[in-house]
Amino acid sequence: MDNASRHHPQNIRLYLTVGQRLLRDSLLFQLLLHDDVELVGESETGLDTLNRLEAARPGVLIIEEDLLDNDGLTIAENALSMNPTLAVLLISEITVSAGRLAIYLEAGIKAVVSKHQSIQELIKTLFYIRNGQVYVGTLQTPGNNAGEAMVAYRALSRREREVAQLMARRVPVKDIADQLGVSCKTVHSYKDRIFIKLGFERLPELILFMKRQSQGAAA
Amino acid sequence: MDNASRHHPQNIRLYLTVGQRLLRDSLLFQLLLHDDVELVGESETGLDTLNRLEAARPGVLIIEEDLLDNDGLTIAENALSMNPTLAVLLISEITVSAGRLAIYLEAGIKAVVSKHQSIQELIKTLFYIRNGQVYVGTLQTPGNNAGEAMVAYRALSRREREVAQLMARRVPVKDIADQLGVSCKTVHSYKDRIFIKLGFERLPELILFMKRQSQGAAA
DNA sequence: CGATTTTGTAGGAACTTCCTACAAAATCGT
DNA sequence: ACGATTTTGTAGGAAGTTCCTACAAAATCG
Repeated sequence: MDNASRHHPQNIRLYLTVGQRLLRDSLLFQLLLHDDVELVGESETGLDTLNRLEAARPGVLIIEEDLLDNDGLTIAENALSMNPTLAVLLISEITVSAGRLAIYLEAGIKAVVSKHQSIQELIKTLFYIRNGQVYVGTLQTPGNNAGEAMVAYRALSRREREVAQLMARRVPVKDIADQLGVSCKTVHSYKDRIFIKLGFERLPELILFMKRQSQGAAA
Repeated sequence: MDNASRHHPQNIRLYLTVGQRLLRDSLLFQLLLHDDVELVGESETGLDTLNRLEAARPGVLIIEEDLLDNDGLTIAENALSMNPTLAVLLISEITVSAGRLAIYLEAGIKAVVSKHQSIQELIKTLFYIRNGQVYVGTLQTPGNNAGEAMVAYRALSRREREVAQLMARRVPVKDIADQLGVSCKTVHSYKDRIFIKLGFERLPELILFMKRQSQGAAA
């Protein structure tokens, strides 16, 4: 067992199958920002996935439904035959119907996330299914993430909202401290609380949230 | 002029038009990890883009070629009519031919990046066109990023490669220091040099690079 | 062989993260 | 109205990270 798995026994051993490099790269970077995600392999195609899965020994397979060479469901079914404990998250092109979803669950798929959903929902789903639970994001979303953050934002104190707005505009912590007449430590404490309350981990999430909230931009 | 632009007069005022939320989110998070990227708006559709561009006053528009309601090129041409100084980066579905590329350049597009290229290439292109230069990634890529990093990796010293491998496996800095018999400060110094030499900014880039390099996985 | 560059190593200052702490203000339950 | 509890505002400690600088030894260059 290598170091990463030794240090983090509950690592997510992830295999990703996405046809287009831009999307695959973007998802991988995002996912690897999480310390407990361990990438054990990646593929562009379904066949390549099946060829590499045995050696890679993943715990989670994220696979696109619309692959160039096969449909992802077929590949996922094959993968599950090889390894029934594999947790599969299917990335669908569109929101799937209830009937189709039943087929996926029947096939052993643990989660379905549509390409029209946010990346937070995909990440949330990933951490959900790692524990073997079924999560069906396209129908049973436990509330829209953006909606949850909006509610959480309204629950922030006045000061918290003030700091959130300044941080979202990339005002340096030092300047925020000067402007509010508090110490840098205080600003950091506020940041901690804002991120926890909104369910964020990094500044880009806050920036995007604040931007979208203030403009009602396409979501 | 708001704080962000005041603090970073050379900010990239970015507008992003991508139909699918998952890709749009992923790209936005990636781009917003860079301090000098300021998101001034985003859209799912071409029409929404045109409606919002004037108020948003972007310096750079990144737009998908295959939009649901229009083709990105037409929208980009309209956008350029409204604002000839706009730098447009077109995201194409496939690598474009030389003929088609000439059409894009004729239309005032500053760069074209295919969805089969890496996100580093998109980011690199973005920072390139911000200064008004033309960059045509699908034909005139100044070397394949992955190839460049591979060459750079071979140029690392033995010790640098050793540290790179351990960091890529998420071995804590303290453990690396103990194992190599050096101080944590030394490990940090090595990390600095490795990232500079390989052109990386964050650990996920290193992790992905090392993984791909060791496996020759799909690229 | 002398000059220059690279490597190996590590510290300083400032910043960030994670955690803890406390008084005042606000809220809750009776 | 009042005591109990929670929240808010504020900020420090310890450890880790970032950015920069420094220096001797080793390697490379001309």
